[in-house]
Amino acid sequence: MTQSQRRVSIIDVATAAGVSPTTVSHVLSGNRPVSEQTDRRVRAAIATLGYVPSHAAQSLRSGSMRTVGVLVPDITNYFFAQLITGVEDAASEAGFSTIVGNSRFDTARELRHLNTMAQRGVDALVYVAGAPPSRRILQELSRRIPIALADEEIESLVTSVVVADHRKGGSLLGSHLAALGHTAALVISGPPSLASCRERLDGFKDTFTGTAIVVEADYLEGGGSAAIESHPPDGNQPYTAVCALNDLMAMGALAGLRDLGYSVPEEVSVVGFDDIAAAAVIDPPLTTVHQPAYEVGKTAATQLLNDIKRGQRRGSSRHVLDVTLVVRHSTAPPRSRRGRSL
Amino acid sequence: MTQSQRRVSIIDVATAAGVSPTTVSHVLSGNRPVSEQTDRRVRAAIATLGYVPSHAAQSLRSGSMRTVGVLVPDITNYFFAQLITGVEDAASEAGFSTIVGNSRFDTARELRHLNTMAQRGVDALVYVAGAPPSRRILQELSRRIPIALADEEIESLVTSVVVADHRKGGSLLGSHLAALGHTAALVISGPPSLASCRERLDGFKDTFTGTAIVVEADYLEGGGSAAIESHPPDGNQPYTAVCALNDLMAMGALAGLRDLGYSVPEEVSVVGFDDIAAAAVIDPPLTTVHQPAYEVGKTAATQLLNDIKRGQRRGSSRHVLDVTLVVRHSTAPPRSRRGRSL
DNA sequence: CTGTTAGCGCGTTCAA
DNA sequence: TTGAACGCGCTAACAG
Repeated sequence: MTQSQRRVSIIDVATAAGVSPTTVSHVLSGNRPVSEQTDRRVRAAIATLGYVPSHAAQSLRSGSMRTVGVLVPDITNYFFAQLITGVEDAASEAGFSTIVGNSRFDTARELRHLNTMAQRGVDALVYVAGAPPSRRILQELSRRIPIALADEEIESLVTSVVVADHRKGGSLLGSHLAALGHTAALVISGPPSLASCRERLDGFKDTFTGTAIVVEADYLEGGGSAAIESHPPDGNQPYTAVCALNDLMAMGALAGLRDLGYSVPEEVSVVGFDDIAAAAVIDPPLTTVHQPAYEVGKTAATQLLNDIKRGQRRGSSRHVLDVTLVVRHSTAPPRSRRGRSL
Repeated sequence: MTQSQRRVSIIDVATAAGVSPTTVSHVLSGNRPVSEQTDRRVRAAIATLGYVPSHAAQSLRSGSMRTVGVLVPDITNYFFAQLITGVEDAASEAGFSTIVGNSRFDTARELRHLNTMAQRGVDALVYVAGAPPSRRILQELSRRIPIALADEEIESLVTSVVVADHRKGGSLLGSHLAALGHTAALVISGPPSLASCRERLDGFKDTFTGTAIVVEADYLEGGGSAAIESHPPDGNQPYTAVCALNDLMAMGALAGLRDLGYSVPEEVSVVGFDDIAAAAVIDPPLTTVHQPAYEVGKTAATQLLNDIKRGQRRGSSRHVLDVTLVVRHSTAPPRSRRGRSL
């Protein structure tokens, strides 16, 4: 039982089967015909020796890792986790592995991940911007391998792009609130440096017919409650609805409203964006826009894999995926109107 | 600007700097002294050429990928996502990359991941069992590289183990319910094939002084509601509290109870286990046991990295991490008792 | 249908 | 303080 420590190589198999390494290679790859006889003997040898091809040697030889990298700001976030799942499914269907980097919204960490991915020679990269993106290295990398910007666009970068239709999402929210009869809404915006945020806001303005009081926040839960504190529903600029440009801030707003003693949706309606897992289970369940996270990931990876197959070093396709409004219980007609209609 | 397509290798750098490849290698690794002069010239060449060492070649040469694998049943689950984050932090501190596999509770997928990880020669593996584990390949792998079973133990496998103190968690739940005055509880158990489940149940029985009606489910949300349907609070075996052995099932139970018209916690108390993200935001916020997911991951990876450093091919350490009870609003004294005390 | 040879890019002897 | 040479394991020419 004292096994030799040395890894069993293709040569060991060849020797055991009485053939050349080339033949072993070919029964494995199917790249050229092999006689039934030989095939059997080789497979037997592989099985008994427990041979596993060395991926390192294969990549060195072929110049490809058969791996796609995916870099997200927060793996712990349901949205990104689903996106990753999409990437992984597409990749593994094509026989590729997925290596994931979690930047945790930290620029240094992101840079490190980008560097190790480059060094390890990933064949493609799905990049989801969180904090201000590491433009330079992305730029550099994008000349060597195809990159897809997922969920969040970055100008001045030649890559493929796969995003949800943020603008339509915003407009869905605006028309929903307008249809309910709201005539003034507090819009809690995210960082305007993010394209998604600007798009959502534009979309909202496209369809919301009342006055929109826009306050800028940070896409984080705390920003939502802070916005409510600084702009309470009955302040200088009264409103009956809150449109948070993502669910996290919507949850913050919900908490802020509760602290101030307002009831949702009776006194104030609240909508969010993203449809994170919590949205369905909080109290009250949040009306929001659902983004197809899994599809974003899958589409991005599929596109990348196609680019690779075609030998393209850089792609520049553009996919905009559809979004849908999910009406739950955080929205209702404003009080005045409700009174009338009853 | 028409760059040569060929990847720049250590030889290119050496030529440019007028030294030998060996020297370049050593300024990079620091494995032997290099004159200030040479060092400068080499670094300059590296910078101008944009040289990036080939990881494939390095691994082939050194026999190490400097990579740890982590295999989880569901990356989308907050608990596992946090665990992964822990692994990644520990790994990347030590200069290792992390490659994550998502089995999605599918045995075939799990097997495929295990195989590619083996093939890619990961230096260590953090394994979190979901479905019935692929014992054979794990067994095999554990003879080549150190493995840590995280969160969930598997008998008859020589590996390291890092788990939360499931038993203590169960006992915390039992004593909490008992202290509140409950004398009969419905225990919604998970698959008894999982050690965590058995431990939690034992712990509960250790401290819960009343009668425990145990019904077996599947650790999934649907199982929780099904259990309530088949065993309503006012059926043959009445109870005033339900102890779900994980949060998902607790959420199912909550829904089931609501459907039947019971109010929580006034009429029935509910507790869960895991403290997933949703637990804090559902209505009512769930009393549950918090597991240190991040620490489980970090501890596992750290242990593995130590094993590697010591040249151990297999470890067998054992870490049991502490858990805490998080009391929220899904538990209260039972009605009768409440009546008395008011 | 099968074998021989060469080289992917690197680190590491051994020798100077 | 530095180089030359070998081989990690594999596959794609190029024979036969």
